[in-house]
Formats: sequence, structure tokens, C-alpha cells
Amino acid sequence: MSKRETLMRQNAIINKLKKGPSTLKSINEELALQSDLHGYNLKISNKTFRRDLDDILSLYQIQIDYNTSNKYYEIINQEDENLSDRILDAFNTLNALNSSVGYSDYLDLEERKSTGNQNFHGILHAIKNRKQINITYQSYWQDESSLKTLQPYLLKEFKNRWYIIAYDINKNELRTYGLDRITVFDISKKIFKYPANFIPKEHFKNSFGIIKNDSGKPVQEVVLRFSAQQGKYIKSLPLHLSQQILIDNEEGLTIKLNIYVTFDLEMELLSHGANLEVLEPAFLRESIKQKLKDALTAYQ
DNA sequence: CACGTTACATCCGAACTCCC
DNA sequence: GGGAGTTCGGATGTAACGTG
Repeated sequence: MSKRETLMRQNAIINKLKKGPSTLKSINEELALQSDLHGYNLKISNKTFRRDLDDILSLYQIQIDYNTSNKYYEIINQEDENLSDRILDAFNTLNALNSSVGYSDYLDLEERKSTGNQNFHGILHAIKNRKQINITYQSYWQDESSLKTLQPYLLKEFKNRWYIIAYDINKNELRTYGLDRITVFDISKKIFKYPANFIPKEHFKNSFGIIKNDSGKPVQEVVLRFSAQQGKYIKSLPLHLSQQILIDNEEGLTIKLNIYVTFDLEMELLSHGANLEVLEPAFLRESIKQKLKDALTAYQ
């Protein structure tokens, strides 16, 4: 059974359950149907089905549980649907590209900088099998590239870039690395233990993007006032899960976030320019004010 | 009774090696 | 360089026991 069949099978299980809860029997029927449709053999034993559920949880962050009272399987965590959808999407794209080998004359792919996706499968494999990885990493901030040994926990997408959340053996702490900055990648044979207390969703609960907390300050109540026009956009596409609307009228939109003040949050706030006023906390208001002043001096 | 867990044997594809 | 043979590790299935 090829790796692609495994991926297709797990995709089929997820898609089936996304349509609604299912008994094991009807999942097996769906797999048999898909096998006929695509000419693959996706039919499996109960044991492999169990293993697939574990894999789906660790790879796609989708939890599938058995509902004892109703006697069916169902997807439990729908809140983080975006992340798992994106991972599924990436998988499908990769599969399509993999199966297109030999067709390069007929495919004209968009030119773009590598996002590090070539390591996607390998890293997922390492996360799933709890294998340490060795990477050569070229930081944005340093000229020299460095060798790192990581225990990978999670792949996360943020603003069209992919990041790996991993425990850095040498630094002795949890770090985030951009896939596009990884120049050399290999999977070691060393197995690590996935920490029971690490819950990916919880880890980034109070973070804006992929930086957990670089200021060392506790979670802040950040109050922001947007122009009425920009407010419409912010309402339809909230900045953060914790976003609460305080005031919403023709003068503007005031919102509150419970969030760490990080570098990437400040960059986001600055990108809204004159459409945004930071009200609280005071240190953030001051920091943004200073950065805007600095920006202005370049034009004087 | 149906699912969950653990242990172990088996199978198969991928990678490696060797030879022509 | 590539085809045949070999090795190895990961994926799968079977079975036995646990659990609620």
C-alpha cells in the first residue's frame, strides 16, 4: 500500500465525517466506493482505521471521537477548521503535483519563491513518527546559517508562509522556524516523546501569529479604534479569536483583544496606518506612536 | 457488545548494492 | 546507466485482552 493511498484514505475519512457523523460501517462503505472510483485499494481493517484516527489527529489537528450513545464517529473540534482545511488543501496540492511527474511540458506553474513546501511531507512524517530532525537554518537576522536539532510538534500556516513549531534541543526551548528558511533537512533515527501537556491550539491561543510571546509581558487587553470604513473589514475578518466589539457606530469601530504584544502584532497594527488608533495598553500606544514618528523622519 | 489497547507476525515498497 | 537481487523499515492485519 503506497503512501498516497494512505493519504487518500485519510482524506476520504475526513471528508466523509465532515458531511456528518458516520458509523464505522458507512465509513467502510464510503472507502469501498472511493476505491472503485479511483482504482485504488482504500479498504482497511478496524485496526488500521484506529491508527488512521490517531494520525489524523496528529497531522491535521482533527479529533474524531466515537459517540457511545449514538453509536457513530464524529469530528469534535470544528473551531480550528481553518488550519486543518489548509493542511488538507496543501496535501491535495502536493498529491496533484506528485502525480503530475512527466507532465511538466503541459503544466505552467506560477513563478514564486519557494515556501519550503518541499520539506512538507518529510516534516509531517517526522511529527507523526516522533522523529528528531536536523536542519540548517538561515535566519533573517543573522548572516551565518546554523545547524539545529529539533523535535517537531506542529506545522502552522500564517500569512501564506509555513512554520514549524519545534523543541530546540540546544536552546532548550520551544521555537518557531519558517520552512522557507530551512536549507538542509534530514530526519534522524532518534525518537522523541511528544509532551502530553503541549496542546497546539492552546499554545497560540493568545498569540497574534507565530510568535508566542517575545516581549516577556503577560497577556494584554489591547483596545483599538478603527475608522468606520476599516472597521467593516475588521468585523468580517477579525484580527484574533479573542476579538470583542466595544463600540460600533458611524464614527468607528472599537475592539478589544486579549493577546500578547508581539513584533508581528505591532507590524500588523502599523499596516493599518491612519485608519487605526491604539488606545490601550499605554506602552503599546507609545511604541506605535514612536514607530510612526520614526517613519515620518525619512520623508523630511 | 462494540470499541480501545497492546503485542507481534507479515507484507510490501523504497532504497541500496551489485553487476553487466 | 539501468536492471536484478537484497535489505530494511514502515504499514498493515490478527489475535488476545481490557473497558465501559
